[in-house]
Amino acid sequence: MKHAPTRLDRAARSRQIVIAATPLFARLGFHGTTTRQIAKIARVNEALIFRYFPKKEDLYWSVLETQCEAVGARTKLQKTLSSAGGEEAALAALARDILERNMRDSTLSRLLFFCALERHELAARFFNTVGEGYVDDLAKYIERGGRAGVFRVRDSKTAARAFIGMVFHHFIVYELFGGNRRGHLDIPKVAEALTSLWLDGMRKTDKSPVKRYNKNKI
Amino acid sequence: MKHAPTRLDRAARSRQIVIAATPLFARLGFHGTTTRQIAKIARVNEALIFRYFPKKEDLYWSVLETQCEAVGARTKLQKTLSSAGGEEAALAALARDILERNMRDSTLSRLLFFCALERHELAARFFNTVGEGYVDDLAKYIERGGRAGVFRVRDSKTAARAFIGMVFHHFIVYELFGGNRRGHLDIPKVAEALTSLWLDGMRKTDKSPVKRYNKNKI
DNA sequence: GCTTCATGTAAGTATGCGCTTACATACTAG
DNA sequence: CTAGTATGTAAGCGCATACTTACATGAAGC
Repeated sequence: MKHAPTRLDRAARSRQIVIAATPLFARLGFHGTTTRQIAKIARVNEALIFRYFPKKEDLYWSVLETQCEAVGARTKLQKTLSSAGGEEAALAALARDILERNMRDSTLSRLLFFCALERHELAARFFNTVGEGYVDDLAKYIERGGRAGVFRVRDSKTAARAFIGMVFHHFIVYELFGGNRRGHLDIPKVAEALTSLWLDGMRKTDKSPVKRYNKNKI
Repeated sequence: MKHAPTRLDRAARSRQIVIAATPLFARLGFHGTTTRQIAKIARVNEALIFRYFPKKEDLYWSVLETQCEAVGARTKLQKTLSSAGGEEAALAALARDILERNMRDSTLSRLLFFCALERHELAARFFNTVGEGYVDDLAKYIERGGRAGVFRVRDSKTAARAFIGMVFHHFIVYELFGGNRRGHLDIPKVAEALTSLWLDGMRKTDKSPVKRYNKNKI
């Protein structure tokens, strides 16, 4: 029985370092994280990091890459949306999924924001993988709904981004800015409320609203 | 005529330094910005910064404070909302205002995000001043609309945050993540589309939608 | 066993950071 | 004019950072 951990091969060590670095970069950003911290958390000599990742930036990129891949392997959104139960259920499920996933572990979204704020080039690629995938899938869903006569005519991409934005903004308010602080975010309730609001704005009706315009102040 | 700039008093110098530091902190974050950079931009000896702001953090706080105050003096949202022209016009104006203001100068929103990501305590206060002010005002507007029979019954705060989120998310996509890159964001068009979607989701109708549920996949 | 070579590490180096000191310069009160 | 005080600055200190070097160590091939 060996007490000292046996030597790891390149892949394993590399992974170990990336795994240790990920939450640090997510919490503190690129500039806020030091290679010493990473080494300490990874229980690895600092010099070793530089053998695997010649520059701190290379490690950062690797962390982002890894997150991209992990997300790429997510349950396809299409499946959730096309499941039986109608639009209400499908979209509420999507909203809950976004809220729950991010509230449970904000690593990905924090990395995304940090990387968007700190360095533009990589952020776009990262974002297209992580964020806009949702929007594209949802936009297609909206288009199908439009052809089926369920949704009214709107720019599908804008409508999709509106839904994602509505939901994601709620997460941001609670996670990034501490929310009300009193009162916890009731995910199912909020998901249902947002879905209802959005769907009522999307669905065709056979009559116009009670009051189309209100010329007087409210 | 003096060629060397005459000595400034405390207030003026202090302001000068804050003004120079603001875009740097906004672009690079707290950790990404150095006091040397600030001194260079402000055309001021680095040591002077520390006479006015003993710690780098004090300067950072001052930058955030200043931004808070500047925003506090903004045209009151209530006025925009209560102006004649009905809900369509009022909300579209609000949406345009948010988009235009931020697209023109993203300093405030970048500071806000950086500060939220890097340090929690201050972010909450900053956010409550800058972001949630909108939400509260809008929520009140929604409540009035509800009492007037124009809006259906929803949680006003959630609905308000949904609207702001919808709009703000569009800004984030374009500013932070570079958007499509092809094609510029058409602010009036997007503002109108989002307003329409949201209003149709909020207004009372006298009839139910054409298809309430769609049990089949779309 | 012996060589080879990648894995791992102790102990750095150079650099740039936040911050300080010691001093010069201008304005103000008397 | 002079003293006192606040503004402004050159130079640099100590330290933490990203990154290196020189060397030890374990595993695989022969």
